[in-house]
Amino acid sequence: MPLTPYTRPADGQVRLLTKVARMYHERGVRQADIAAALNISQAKVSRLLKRAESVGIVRTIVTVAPGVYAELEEQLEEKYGLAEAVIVDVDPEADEGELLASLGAGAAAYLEATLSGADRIGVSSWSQTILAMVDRMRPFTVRGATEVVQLLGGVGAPEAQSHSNRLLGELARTLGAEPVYVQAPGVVGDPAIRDSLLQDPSMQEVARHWNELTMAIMGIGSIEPSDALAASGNAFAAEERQALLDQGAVGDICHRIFRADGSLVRGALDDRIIAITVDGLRRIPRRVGIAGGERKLEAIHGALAGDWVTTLVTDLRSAEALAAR
Amino acid sequence: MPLTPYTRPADGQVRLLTKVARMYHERGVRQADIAAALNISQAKVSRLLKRAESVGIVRTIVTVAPGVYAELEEQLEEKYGLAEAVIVDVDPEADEGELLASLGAGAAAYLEATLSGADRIGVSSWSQTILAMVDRMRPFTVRGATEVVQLLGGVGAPEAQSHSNRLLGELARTLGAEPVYVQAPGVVGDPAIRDSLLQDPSMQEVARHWNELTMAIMGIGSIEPSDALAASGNAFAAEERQALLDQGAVGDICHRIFRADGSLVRGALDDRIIAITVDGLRRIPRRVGIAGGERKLEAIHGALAGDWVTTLVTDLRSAEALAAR
DNA sequence: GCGGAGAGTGAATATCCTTTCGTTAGCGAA
DNA sequence: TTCGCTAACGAAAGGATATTCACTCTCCGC
Repeated sequence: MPLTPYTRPADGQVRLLTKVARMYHERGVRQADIAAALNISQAKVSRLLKRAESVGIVRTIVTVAPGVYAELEEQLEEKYGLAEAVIVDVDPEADEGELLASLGAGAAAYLEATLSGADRIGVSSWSQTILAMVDRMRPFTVRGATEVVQLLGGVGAPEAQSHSNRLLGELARTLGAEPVYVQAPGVVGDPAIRDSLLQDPSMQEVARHWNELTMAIMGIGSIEPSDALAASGNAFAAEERQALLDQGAVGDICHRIFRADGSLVRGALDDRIIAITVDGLRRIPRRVGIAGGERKLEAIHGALAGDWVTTLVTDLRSAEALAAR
Repeated sequence: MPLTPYTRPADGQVRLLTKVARMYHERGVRQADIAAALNISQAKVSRLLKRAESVGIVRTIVTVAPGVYAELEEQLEEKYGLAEAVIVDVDPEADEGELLASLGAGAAAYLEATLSGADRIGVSSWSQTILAMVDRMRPFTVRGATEVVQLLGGVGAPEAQSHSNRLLGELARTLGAEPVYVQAPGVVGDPAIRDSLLQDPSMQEVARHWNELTMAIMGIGSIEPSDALAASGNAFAAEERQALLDQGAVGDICHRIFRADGSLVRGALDDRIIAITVDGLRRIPRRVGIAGGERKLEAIHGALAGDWVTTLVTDLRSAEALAAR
């Protein structure tokens, strides 16, 4: 019941640390002024800030700037007809976590630079990559978007779902947008169940939102098993996966599965999924896919080949591999 | 499709920006050393870093742990001009006892973080909420204050008074402070009695202390009947209460009664009360009000609107309601 | 009950960073 | 070429922040 997934120090301390950190880093208040406001000494504020950093309440990260690999980006844009490619520099030796961090930071920077304030954004919430992005997004001072809509139902165990809800809420908050949740599981056992769920007024409402999106932010999934996927409650059973692999499936976006050439794999699964339709997805003008790493290469290629995304955020290695194909 | 122009600082400058940012933020090199290493001036390093931040190459984020409501606190502070709002996480389903416990714990943590050791604190002793706070204040490590002074006379039955005295003594002990008691009832039958009591040397002494307080800790009372209030010996007779309600009274602090807009309700009662004066109260720089729960919402609002408190400790639900008004 | 280590504090100060200021370099127009 | 304008620069001044210092208090082992 007690939830302390983040930090060690006592409760009251965390509150103070957070408060001070927000004042200093987000509102730009000087230490002396914070000290005055909170009736503590400036020295203490300095110490609190240091502490906040050491316990991870404050993180400062350096994104290796998009735009550095302009040439390679242009190559990708040209080759796959992308509106935009964003390449982040990741140490080739880096582990998966670092890769995620860099991709997330790169995507966050891209979004910050590119959001108009009038955008209506769809998000495929459950991906690790997108989580990393949200984590690294700075709160917008101006409105970043008007609404943030889930593109598919919750996946896996209930606690994983609430996690994904929090994620969406947090994104909405940092963008100053309205969150729109999908109150349904992502995959159900039977097509009939899905159809009846889709009739529900709340889903009808969501569907209306889906039709008016100006932008989608999506992870690109690879079909092969992954720890993260398994941990978050895998949507596809093992035999189903095998069947998909037999049909040439390499990846998925919003649970829609495609081959290396980008063509959609139709399957029994399709009718049991609660998510934006393929056509609906394609109607969204800007579709940003975020993925990187050796493991996802095939999937990314499929996503590009099938025009599933109009913008790709990926790492240097993957970009090189994709450009070379 | 319009290619969204995505701000690239065009230059190859970007490389330099990242390089400097990395050295500074990741390796912790001082600006002067970076300057030396790159053969540029230290001023330039500073400018580069600033630029890197504004472009989003460097981002520092503050993660807010669940159960911490920094944002809502800021909203309240802004809206009501508070020096500080402290919001404690209370299960919406919780009963009154749990609410009190959480408020008490929150207030205790706040005090712990904020007491300087030189503070002279006034307390409106009879409130349940403050009792809860004192209970939760067990492990106080350093000296918290030099003196703790009652802000009003004892209320109700003698045993309730001694209880309130014990409370003050305990708080004083926990804080390593001198207790200063008000040896008089809180409400007397006749203004003349009050005046003569106030002439008493011991009360004169107390009044001197009242003038030198640096902080007040106060419960916020609601005017409608409550079990707790009745049990502790209700100060106001039924007809008096009704008269107050007719004048728009919603709450009280130290027996001073105010309306929903914060304005003071003057009444016959005023002259029969032994407590710090309204002006005296307002002269105290930090006035911490502790209260929560549906029942007290109107009273809290009045206290905020009338600037009766500079710091508020309340629960999540109430905070939301207050922010929404 | 007596050191003594250790943690925490605010004031003062040392250190580091930002900004101002005067200057120069680059560039286009006259 | 000269003038005007802007951008960018380093030195130095001025601010903001980190750290030192002297001190207090607790905790612990003796």
